[in-house]
Amino acid sequence: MHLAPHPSLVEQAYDAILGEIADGTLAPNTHLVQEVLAERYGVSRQPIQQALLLLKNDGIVQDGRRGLIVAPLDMQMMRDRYQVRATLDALAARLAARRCAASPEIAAHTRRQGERILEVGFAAVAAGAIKAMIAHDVAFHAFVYDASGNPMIRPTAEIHWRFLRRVMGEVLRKSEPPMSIWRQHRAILAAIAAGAAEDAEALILSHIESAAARLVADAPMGDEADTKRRAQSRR
Amino acid sequence: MHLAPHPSLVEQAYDAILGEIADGTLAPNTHLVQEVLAERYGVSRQPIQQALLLLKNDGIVQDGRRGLIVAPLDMQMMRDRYQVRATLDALAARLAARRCAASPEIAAHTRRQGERILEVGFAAVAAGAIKAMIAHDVAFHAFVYDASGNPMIRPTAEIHWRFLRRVMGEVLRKSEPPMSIWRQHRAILAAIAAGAAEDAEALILSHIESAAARLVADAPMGDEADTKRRAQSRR
DNA sequence: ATACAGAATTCTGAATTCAGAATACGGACG
DNA sequence: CGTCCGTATTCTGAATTCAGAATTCTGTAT
Repeated sequence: MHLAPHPSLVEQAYDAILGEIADGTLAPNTHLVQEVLAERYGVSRQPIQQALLLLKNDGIVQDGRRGLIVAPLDMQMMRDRYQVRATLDALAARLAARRCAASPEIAAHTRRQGERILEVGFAAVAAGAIKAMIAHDVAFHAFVYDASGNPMIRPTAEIHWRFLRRVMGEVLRKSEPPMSIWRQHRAILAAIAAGAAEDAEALILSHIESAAARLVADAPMGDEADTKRRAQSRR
Repeated sequence: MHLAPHPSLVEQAYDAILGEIADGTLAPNTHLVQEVLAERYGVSRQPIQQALLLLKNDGIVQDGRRGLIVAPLDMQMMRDRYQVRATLDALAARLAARRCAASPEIAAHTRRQGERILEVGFAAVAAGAIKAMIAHDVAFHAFVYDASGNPMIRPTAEIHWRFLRRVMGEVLRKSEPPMSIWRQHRAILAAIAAGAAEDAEALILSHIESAAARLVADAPMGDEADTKRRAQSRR
């Protein structure tokens, strides 16, 4: 894929709205009005409508009573997405390890790439920089997807990442110390580079499941709609 | 989710274009012109443009030299998608089996639902009805996704199904006899309903991998662009 | 206080128009 | 024959307008 010379207004609008949803500026259940967003971002309704079409397709916004709303934070849905993501990450880790087992060149290259990410990741931990930690966490997992040799894994997982971004700050605050997370990353990389497919898979599953488990235990973001829906789904 | 009273022109255009791509009417690499499609379907450019935005987002169409083209049939990409799908189907089968193991009511209900699909599937095989076989094959896998209890698996897999639809007719023609495929479905259902998670997972992986293997062996749809890309990716 | 019907309003889907980027083509020149 | 440049054309992105569905609000009756 070649880089687009510059992103369209639709792409910019998509990223802007997604960013505001991810950082909480646009809260769950907020009513989204095309005209209001168009004025806020200084464009016409049309690219906003198209961006919202993509966001709706991704499930990040949904139909409200009148127009669209920001999808509520549904803890069960987040857990479900973590589960799907875990399976995709496990596939990626396993394949990446197999490729390393099959080729010392690939193993060396993969190790180097991975170590670069670990380096900046540990640096972010040392600096206590939450945003950088999140960015490097995302980069580490993206690296694993790419190392798998199957380019379909990453876009499939990214749909879920867009959702999980909304709670990643929370996961980081409530999860084990960031240092521990990055030690887990290091162990995963070591297993991948060593060609230990089953180890890599087990480590990455454990890594993600512990992050998801924190969401289960604390469930801090449930709102009224979510609570109602959970009650409904128990019937 | 409540049913939409009627699909929008965007949704209809999306399905119509996807259908023509799936059945080969719109061949790989075909140049897609918004105005031409608008006239063909009797609408204005705007819903066509939005439908194409979604199709592009799904990877079914891509940027051409001037506007969009139908994405070429890339065998390696198809195999990659089968691989992702296999992992999602395996997760679904495993979870479905676990739910059956945990609850005799769920097991009974799941068995009944699955047997209904098998019944019509075998009937389609007996009648030699290719289209019906495809529809019921899709229905069987959708049933497994739904039986998993994780509603995120199905939409994640469906993105790949949209691609795989383009070669499913080919896979059916070149794969083992349809009767064998539906016997595999029956074995998968039996393992799920019996709560045998590892068996269910192994069976469904084997089922899908044998379908994907047929694509590998025969590779009948490679075109020049695909051949070039494969050569490039070997460097 | 509640229910209902009609009017008003909101907001979006879709059509149409405008502007411009990118490609294709043709002619001139070496 | 190949290259380069200018023009024409294609086609799309985005803005604007129109039409209408759905929701909200208000007045009236009970």
